[in-house]
Amino acid sequence: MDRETYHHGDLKQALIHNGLLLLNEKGIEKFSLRKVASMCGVSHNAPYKHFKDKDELINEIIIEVWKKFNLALLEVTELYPNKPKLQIIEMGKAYVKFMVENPEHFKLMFLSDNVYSIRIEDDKFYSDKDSAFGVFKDSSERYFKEINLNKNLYMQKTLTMWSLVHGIAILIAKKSIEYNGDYLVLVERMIKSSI
Amino acid sequence: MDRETYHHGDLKQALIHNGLLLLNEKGIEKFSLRKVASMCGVSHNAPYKHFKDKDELINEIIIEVWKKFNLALLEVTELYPNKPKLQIIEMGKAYVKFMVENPEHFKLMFLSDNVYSIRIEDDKFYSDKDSAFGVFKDSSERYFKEINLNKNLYMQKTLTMWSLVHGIAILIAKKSIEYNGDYLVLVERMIKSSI
DNA sequence: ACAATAAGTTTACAGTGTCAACATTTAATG
DNA sequence: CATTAAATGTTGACACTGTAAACTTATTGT
Repeated sequence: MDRETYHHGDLKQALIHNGLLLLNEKGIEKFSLRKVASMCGVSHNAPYKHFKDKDELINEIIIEVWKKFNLALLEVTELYPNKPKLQIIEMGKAYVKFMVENPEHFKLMFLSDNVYSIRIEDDKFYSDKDSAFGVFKDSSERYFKEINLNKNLYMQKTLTMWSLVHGIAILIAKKSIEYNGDYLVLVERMIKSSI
Repeated sequence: MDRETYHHGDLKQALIHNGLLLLNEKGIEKFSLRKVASMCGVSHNAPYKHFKDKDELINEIIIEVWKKFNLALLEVTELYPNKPKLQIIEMGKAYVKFMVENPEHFKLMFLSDNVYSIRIEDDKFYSDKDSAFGVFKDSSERYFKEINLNKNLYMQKTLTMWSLVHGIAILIAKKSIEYNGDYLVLVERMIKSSI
């Protein structure tokens, strides 16, 4: 060991941080606990003092990714306060942008079991206030009230819009669509025509 | 070796077949070339006579999964000949059903790089005739002609519907939606309201 | 018939996740 | 403070992994 202190100081966070870097560089297939440990300048078994096993570290990294994602969507809404329709459109674009620009993040998010989930009960959604859907739902709720949409339809419409954005993001991020142009224009058109 | 013949006979297909079984049972994380080889009753290096490396085998398995998926969608359309609207709705439901019932298939399909892709050029889609989208597009094209939709909008609408189905499938298959009821009803309502 | 090739096997090696035993530092307690 | 417990490191071992090389056996083409 070439550290000057025996204890690392903040190994847990360092493992998550470097783990995310490695994951982005090599992909999940080539991701290795021992490599992350060595990136942190620590022996190959040190991680076990902070995580039960490899999966537990990966899960914490994934949670970190979700936080980044939620933040990216939240930031956009703050650019257009009191304009829920614009917020919806821009969140959709931000969503797709995030997935396209971070393809490894994207794979992780879809591989993992859900960290946030949407609960549907009677005529209400339940979801974490700080989840991406939570943010989206708020804008959607305001917009559909604004245009006096039937309350029955509002929930269905919100879910549909949210699904649509997911679908577009996947198709584009996975390059299942070859489109010789600005994909964000495509996204905007699709959202506008469905809203 | 406990085989009676030195040569296996059809090892390549056996590897793909057993590989798919193993993948479904253990998931991609625990998938191992050596396990597949032993399932086929063959030494751990035999697969290298048929596949360059592990990735190449996995890729061929994924292609197999896509074929199954395409078939599942095609079957449904054949149940409702000359009823394009019904075909669209039922394909959407079949899509989601396939993903929910085969969660490991689902993960594989979204992890892999695209095997089929949709090319958008001018005002036309190009895609493999036997791809899921190819099948979907045919029904969509017929339906939107039937209702005399503006040709400009038809492509956009088709892509939107296809995205929507993807999004719903992901949300439900990943259990990002907790819904205490028949999810296929949910799918049907969402498609109908957007078509 | 026999050489070339295809399709298996065995051996070897570096990398992996994880366990157990040990070492060092920090925190808690008398 | 001194001593002990707990937290956080390290080392060594093990079984398992992917893959390369050298070898063996069967099949095929001339």
